[in-house]
Amino acid sequence: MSLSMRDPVIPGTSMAYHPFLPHRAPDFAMSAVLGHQPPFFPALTLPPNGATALSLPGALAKPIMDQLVGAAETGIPFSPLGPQAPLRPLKAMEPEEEVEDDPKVHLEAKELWDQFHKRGTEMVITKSGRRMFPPFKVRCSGLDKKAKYILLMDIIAADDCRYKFHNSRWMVAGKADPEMPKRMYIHPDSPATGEQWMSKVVTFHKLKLTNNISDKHGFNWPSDHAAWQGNYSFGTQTILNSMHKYQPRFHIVRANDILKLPYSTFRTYLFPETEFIAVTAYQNDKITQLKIDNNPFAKGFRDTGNGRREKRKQLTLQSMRVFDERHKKENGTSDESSSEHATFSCFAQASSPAVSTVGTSNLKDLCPSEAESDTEAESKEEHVHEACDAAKISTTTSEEPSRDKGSPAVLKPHLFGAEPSGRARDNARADKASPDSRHSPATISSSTRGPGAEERRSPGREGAAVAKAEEARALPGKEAFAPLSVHSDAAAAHLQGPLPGLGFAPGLAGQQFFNGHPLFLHPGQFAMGGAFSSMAAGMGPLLATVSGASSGGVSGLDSTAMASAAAAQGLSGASAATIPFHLQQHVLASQGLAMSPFGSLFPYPYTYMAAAAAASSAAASSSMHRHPFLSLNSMRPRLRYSPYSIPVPVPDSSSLLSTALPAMAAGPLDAKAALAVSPASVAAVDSGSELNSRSSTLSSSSVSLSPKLCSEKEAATSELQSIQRLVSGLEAKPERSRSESP
DNA sequence: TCTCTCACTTC
DNA sequence: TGAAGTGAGAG
Repeated sequence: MSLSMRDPVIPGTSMAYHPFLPHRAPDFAMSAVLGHQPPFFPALTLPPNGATALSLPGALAKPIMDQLVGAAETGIPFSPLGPQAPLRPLKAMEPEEEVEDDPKVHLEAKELWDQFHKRGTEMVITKSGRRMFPPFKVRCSGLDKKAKYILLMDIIAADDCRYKFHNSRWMVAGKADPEMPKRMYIHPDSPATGEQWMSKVVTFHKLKLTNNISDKHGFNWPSDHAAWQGNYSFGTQTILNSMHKYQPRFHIVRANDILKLPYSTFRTYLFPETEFIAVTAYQNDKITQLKIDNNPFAKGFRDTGNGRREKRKQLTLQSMRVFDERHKKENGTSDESSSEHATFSCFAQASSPAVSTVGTSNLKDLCPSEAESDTEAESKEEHVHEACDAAKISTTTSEEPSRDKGSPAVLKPHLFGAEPSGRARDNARADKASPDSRHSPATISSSTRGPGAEERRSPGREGAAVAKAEEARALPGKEAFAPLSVHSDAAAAHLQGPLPGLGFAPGLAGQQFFNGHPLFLHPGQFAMGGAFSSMAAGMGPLLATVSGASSGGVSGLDSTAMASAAAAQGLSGASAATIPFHLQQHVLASQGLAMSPFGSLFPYPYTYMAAAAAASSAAASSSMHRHPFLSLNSMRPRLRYSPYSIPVPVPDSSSLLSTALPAMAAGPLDAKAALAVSPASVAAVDSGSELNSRSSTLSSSSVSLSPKLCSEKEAATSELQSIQRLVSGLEAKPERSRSESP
């Protein structure tokens, strides 16, 4: 049996393109146009789809596996009733009542994620696979109760850099290593009705992270859809590169069976606070401590309790005392001894039940002056967080709370480590990490957040912004990882206003936003116009047939959308640009996309595509092609795309964005107008009307990255610096330069 | 940096 | 009771 066998259900789809944009958009665009396999996708060395396929660890629900394997083995499309279930084409083709949905997604345990995020989250990856902690959980709403949905998750590279943890902070250490084979994790309960999904918290805790490229937990899709087969496999473990930054993504696909995935519209959600750096061993002690404090399985390492950690700590303390005494006797009371003593004091303090302890590692710290000062400064900032930590952690964040608090990005501009390091407690924990990892090279100071965002920023972060700017200079080309995002949350409306491109630091987000984010519709995808239409037409019935009880909307809707998109996108960028806006809106409407202003659903199928296209072109010359829309708000789908689209010449993203930016600052509507006006942005506009809200965010972030926007960047930087100065006044000590940003 | 084993935990 | 998930630490 082989899962890779050709899918009998779907006719040759030479024109099909991978729904997930390759990181190197330009290449992809080319290959798409030429009908070649995207070169940037590393040749997947998927494990033989044999026995292993059936022995999947429980993460992938058996029902799903049965369907996939069954389809591959028998050549008979599976339906909810199983491979052998009789097909019901007639019913499937019957028009069904279609209920518009407006999915909203809330990240659960947001507070916990925020805590990790501000320290520069690290996720351990092992050969056998390690779960994520915090676990990725979301709560969905706005789904059509009766329609079936497939929920998926994948993890993509956040940027094009390799990192190293140096001087207690994450710094760019070079260009990223080749990407690992992409894997998509299908939620075990898929497909399920909207009602079912909305009735519970959707958790992806079974997804594991590994650095084992020969991992056997991946399988080809039971479809030879050119875009998926060989480019993306599905499985329970995602292969990542150590010391690289990643961004988990959540996808909602309205479809009633897995085989339809490649042909369905994905609504993608990004939560900037879930970004992390993959490591084989923890680098930042604060992260380690945070994990220990919150992960039940790590209880044994907590300060309290009778775990090994406690014993070790006691042992260490004992030895320290002995050593200290002996040292005093031997050397008398010298500066050395004092310092030693000081060190010990720190250690002792850390050991206090009330404080977290670091154990022997504390010795490393020895309370270096730098660390100390840093700590103090940090403590001020973090104090607040700390105070609330206990309460925050653990809980799953309710929707409202989450929004109100704003995404971490909103509150804290810096993604990684921006936070000043620790309070007394952290200090103790900080252990070797004196200054802490607060500054991540990637971190940007930019704040893309809405108007209120700036106000909410924490003081400490401001300093980080400056530092970042400095780092940015040091590390040209590297973008910061700013979590800028506006939390979209469902708050669609919540977007607080136009995304201010304001605080964007230089390297900010822009690039991240676009760069070939896999989910962005690649321009190349638009290129399928005619092909797509015919294909869609031909496949419609087929697909319908495949799924016995079709929820209806999906295929038709997508097809329409795709066809429209194809038409709208035209065969060339020019043609796309000429598409009347109202027509575009119609297209969007046909997809059920809301066209509301900021905060509302993005029109992204097209908008994003256009943007992506632009980005992709830009990416060609940019080092950041990989970056997904990090700066976007996560609550709303970042992207909605259909696998088929017509390639559009890619306008220069920077110009597009830059043009749009000013408008965005003015307001959603203006932003839209601006986009429309911009030649480069025409495509975007046409694509969607919804561009406004989320996209705007993107745009702004993208802008910052653009070389053309240097002046703007500088202005933004200055602004940030000013703010920082003001804020820094509150800090005990001057901030050190932080991570580099682009 | 990475891999492996260990003692500890949860479920 | 045992499988599986933890970080520590040695190599």
